[in-house]
Amino acid sequence: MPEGHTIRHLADVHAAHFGGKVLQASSPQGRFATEAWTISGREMTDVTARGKHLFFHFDGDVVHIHLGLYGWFTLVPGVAPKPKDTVRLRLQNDDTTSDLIGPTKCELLTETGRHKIIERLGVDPISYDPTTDEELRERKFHKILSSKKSIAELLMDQSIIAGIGNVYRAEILFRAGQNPFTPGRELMPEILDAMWDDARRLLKLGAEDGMIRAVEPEHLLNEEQRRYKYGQFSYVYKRNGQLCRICGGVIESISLGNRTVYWCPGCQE
DNA sequence: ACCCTATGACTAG
DNA sequence: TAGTCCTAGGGTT
Repeated sequence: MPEGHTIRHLADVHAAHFGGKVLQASSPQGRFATEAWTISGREMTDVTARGKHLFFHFDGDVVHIHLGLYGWFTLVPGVAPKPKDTVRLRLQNDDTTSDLIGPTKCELLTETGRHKIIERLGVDPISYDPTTDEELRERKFHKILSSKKSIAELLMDQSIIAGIGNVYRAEILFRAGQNPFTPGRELMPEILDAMWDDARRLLKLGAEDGMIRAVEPEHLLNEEQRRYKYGQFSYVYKRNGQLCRICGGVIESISLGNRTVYWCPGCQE
């Protein structure tokens, strides 16, 4: 579920339902019980996001959430349903209940704690603002362009670019026609610029509804076009063994680090 | 009942 | 590099 687009989408949704309002917090599963008690009955003063990190603000206190590989939120309108016993955090007010399940991180921090987290993150393609983040972007790009690690590894490094995960990595590299195993220092700077612009576009688009849309409509099969608005399609992600939408060659995959890289040898030489 | 997988990331050695 | 943590769904014994 969760790459940067998901987190931004969840931030927006929570801001819409809970922002500026008093809410009740609880932890049916128990592991966030004392912290939930601390924020319960208070106003959610702000919601912020950076990369894959989500922050709920309650004046000086901050709930920091990272969904990890399979954490997610379920929002339900109306009367609060009985929580599953795995619900780490439940937020509710009169008209909405939000249940958090399976996060890798759910903790109570101060503003200082939040800043420490943000400091170790790279540039965020969604919140990037050239007038304030240009120097950071420049520094991180220099790091990429002088590294001997592969561009596939570098794109997933959250201290360089914050928010890209395994799906966007695969799709952005494909869309740039870039081989994943090229060392950063051998990368064409204009290709990196193109991938960055593409990442900004795609993640913002995905953040609108929390869905990854990396395939151009004209590259979908007829059968897929009919359900485009429901489905998640990819050029290469999890399509190993299938035929490339563009060149018809066979999509490959390989384990790199602890994740799987997918690519088309024909289009990404 | 067990085994595997998954859009993540940390720690120990 | 391996092990660990968080959870559910699907497939196989």
